[in-house]
Amino acid sequence: MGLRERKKAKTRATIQRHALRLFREQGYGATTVDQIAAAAEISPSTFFRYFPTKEATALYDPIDPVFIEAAIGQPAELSPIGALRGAVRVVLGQLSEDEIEDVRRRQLLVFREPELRGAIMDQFAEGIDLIAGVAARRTGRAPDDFAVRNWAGAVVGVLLSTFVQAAADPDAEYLPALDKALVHLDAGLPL
Amino acid sequence: MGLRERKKAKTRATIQRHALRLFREQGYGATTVDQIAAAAEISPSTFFRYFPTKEATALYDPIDPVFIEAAIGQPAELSPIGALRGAVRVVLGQLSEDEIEDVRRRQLLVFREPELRGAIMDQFAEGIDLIAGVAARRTGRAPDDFAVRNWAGAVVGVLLSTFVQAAADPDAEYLPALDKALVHLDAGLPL
DNA sequence: GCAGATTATGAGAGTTACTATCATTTGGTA
DNA sequence: TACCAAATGATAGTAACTCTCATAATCTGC
Repeated sequence: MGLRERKKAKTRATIQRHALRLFREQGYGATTVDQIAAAAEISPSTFFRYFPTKEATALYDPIDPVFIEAAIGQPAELSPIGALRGAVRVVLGQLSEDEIEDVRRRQLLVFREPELRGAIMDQFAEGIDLIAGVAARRTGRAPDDFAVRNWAGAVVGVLLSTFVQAAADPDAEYLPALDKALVHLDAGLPL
Repeated sequence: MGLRERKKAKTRATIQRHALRLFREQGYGATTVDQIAAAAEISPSTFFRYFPTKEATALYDPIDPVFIEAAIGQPAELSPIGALRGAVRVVLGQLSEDEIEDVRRRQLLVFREPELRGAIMDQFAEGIDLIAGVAARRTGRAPDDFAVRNWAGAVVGVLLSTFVQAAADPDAEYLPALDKALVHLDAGLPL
């Protein structure tokens, strides 16, 4: 990796770090792009070269692809949901406590700020594709198979429900809740 | 209803009609609030008195509460999902063909325009609450019961999946797909 | 190590969604 | 008719973007 790329990665990380700090300190809405740019010591123009929108600083998360990899790599005898649960455990195991706390903080921020909540929609829609892909691969079905896609929709739905719930409760531990939600779904969602 | 209220309802409808027409004719992004206001013969200030955001003109939909009513009123022997399916049939039965077509058009518009897609997130989050409320009432459980909320999340998830799918395919008939998705969910989502 | 081609940056101007304020008009009411 | 409350429009302002162009930093072939 040349100097150029390293510098870009560093600038990107710096912008995001300052953005998240400012969001935490004074709220998302009260933080302007100009403030973020000033804190990161770049011009506002440059900000938009690194992030397409202000929202993106809170949403950008390189974990997703890692998670999908982990899910695909889970033992074949697990059910699709078993694989997802296993993948969560694997990914969390690779992160330090601080990193987990950062993810948690960002997660809650996103679900609490109405302006940000909207922006995750695309991530959820994309999530359906990714999770359907995993299930398709593990069960030997087509990724656009109706049952697979519908199932993936339900998976994303229970995630959504869990996150919304967790965002409302400040002390909520959403990781155990997430696991519980997946187990319930795996059992066919008995009411 | 006095003249004042009737006039307001008419203005609201006029704004929305012109907005949706312009979105269809020239795209959502290319349509400005000023253009909508001009078409509806009101000032831009007035536009924002009727709709909090430009997005809201595409999202505002008085059907939801009607649907919830219908779901609560379904025969007690139906499963919660059976009740939802019944409610869909009842609500559609009350609309004219033109109205159904309007709903369909708006639904597709919202899921196709990235800027609008984000805005439905809140509606889905709210949808979880509403559907959980219906299920809770019909099964005699608490509305914040874990299983109920998780199940409601899954319901919303399969709706989301169905709509996303339908938006990608221009000829898709999403109503039968929706029913099929609910039946699959009712069966415990076998893969 | 240097010249020339790429690429990153910053500055400036412009658009648009939205907010706040205030004067004016319009509809409801006694 | 006279008064009050609510609806409207005009104006000014903020902030998130977008576009363009000049300058500065890196990279590449010699």
